[in-house]
Amino acid sequence: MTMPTGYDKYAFEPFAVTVDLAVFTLRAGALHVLLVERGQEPYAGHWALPGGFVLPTESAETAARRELAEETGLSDVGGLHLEQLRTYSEPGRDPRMRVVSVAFTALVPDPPEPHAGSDAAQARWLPYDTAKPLAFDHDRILADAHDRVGARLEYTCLATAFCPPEFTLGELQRVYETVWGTALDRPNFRRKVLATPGFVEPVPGAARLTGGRGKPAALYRAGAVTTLHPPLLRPSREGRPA
Amino acid sequence: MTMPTGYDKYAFEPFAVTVDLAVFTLRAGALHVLLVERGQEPYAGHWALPGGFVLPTESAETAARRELAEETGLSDVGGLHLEQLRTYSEPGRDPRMRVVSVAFTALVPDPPEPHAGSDAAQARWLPYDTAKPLAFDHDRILADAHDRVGARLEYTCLATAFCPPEFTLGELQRVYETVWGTALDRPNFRRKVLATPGFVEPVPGAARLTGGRGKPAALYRAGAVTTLHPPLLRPSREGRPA
DNA sequence: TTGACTAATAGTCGTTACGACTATAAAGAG
DNA sequence: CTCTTTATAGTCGTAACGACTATTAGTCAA
Repeated sequence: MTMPTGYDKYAFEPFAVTVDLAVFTLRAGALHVLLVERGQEPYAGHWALPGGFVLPTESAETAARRELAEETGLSDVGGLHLEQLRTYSEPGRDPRMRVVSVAFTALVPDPPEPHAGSDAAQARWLPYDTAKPLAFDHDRILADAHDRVGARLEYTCLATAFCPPEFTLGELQRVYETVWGTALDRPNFRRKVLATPGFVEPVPGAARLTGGRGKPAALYRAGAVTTLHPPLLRPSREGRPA
Repeated sequence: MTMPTGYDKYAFEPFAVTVDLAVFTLRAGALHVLLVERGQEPYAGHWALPGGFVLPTESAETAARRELAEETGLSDVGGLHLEQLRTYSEPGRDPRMRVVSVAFTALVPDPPEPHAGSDAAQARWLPYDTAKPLAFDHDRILADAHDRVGARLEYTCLATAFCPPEFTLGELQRVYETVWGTALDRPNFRRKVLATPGFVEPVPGAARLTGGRGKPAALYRAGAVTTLHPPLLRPSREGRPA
């Protein structure tokens, strides 16, 4: 078999198509992820990634944006970055029926507290490190999303999506350090970022105290470029995930 | 709406889930892609990417391997690289019904001639440059696949998937030049590749004439590593696709 | 057999990038 | 006032990289 010649409706097994969202943010210097507590079986009481069904008139991207708005109240926040991660289609990933799920990664700066949606007991930002174990195959989706974000930081200006519209280089550096879990040399980081054309541009005459302590830092905005040249590689790893 | 509470079968609109394959190879120094000519409406007589429905018991990956075997006769070829690209879910991408398609990219070295499958008029390797226009949204899928392969060459040892088990550095370089569409300096390419630990390993005592002309080249095998450190960046581009 | 021609391999040179540092400046806390 | 904290400036040696030139080892055509 390859393809029913006429596409007869229901001549083949129908699939449910859902979206799952791995939404990251930085809170108090730690990477957090948006999770919902399931209200019903299976996995009642377990934490899971937010998500839901793709409606007949929606693309997966549209469904992801709608679900994100419903779960967190962020509809069109300024620095909203949404990216398709991959699709998970193993039979048996949902014990009830055949569900194919398109996973997305989203990054938000300084988000509001989420309010629990329809069938979730509650929704909350939880530290990434303490997130496991999750329902279904969401542990794997979350790990894949983290890998992807870490890799994207190297080659794109994605880090600015974690920051407010105007930010200091120290804040930007903390994004890298938090996601990668490594410390970076501050002067070298500064040199690299400023030497990459289009990564950040200075806000003329503005300065902000980063919580009040230390010398006030200059403010920057995200630049015009999305791809970093040369890339900002993380220090000394031997093997990264492909 | 977010989610029907009970997952009642057919309580929501069912989707057809398919896979589409962008299979690349190198023939006569040019990038070729595997295409099928559609035998029926819509787009009868147009070229399209090979693909088909995901069966109820399959994952998308399994379906992709099955379709690839059916269309080309390559079942478990040694250097078969299969990677999920992304999922295309826009409503209306198939005029008949709602179809969500998981796209894959595959690379094969020196493939056999394909034989036309079930509902395809014929299957053939066609040069990438002359491939457009294709049926459905396959132009976009193919362009995305090409972008992805080009980017993967920079950071992974993917180029060896285009080569036979034993290859010369000249052949490896031609992979980069063909996919990227740029000429590379031969001594510098050689230095970079040999300086990257685990990329290639020499085959002791073996040498091959690359078509008979010139000095015989040493043979290499693919190394143990999948991720290149440091990356082999393509020369002087200002903006790449994100 | 001899002299193009071709492709592989070796090596050089100057510039830039990068990691590890040290030093200075500007704020708040006690 | 001084200690602490954070931002910013700059230095230095090494490694990487782009642009070359040179040599070697084959085929091919006269």
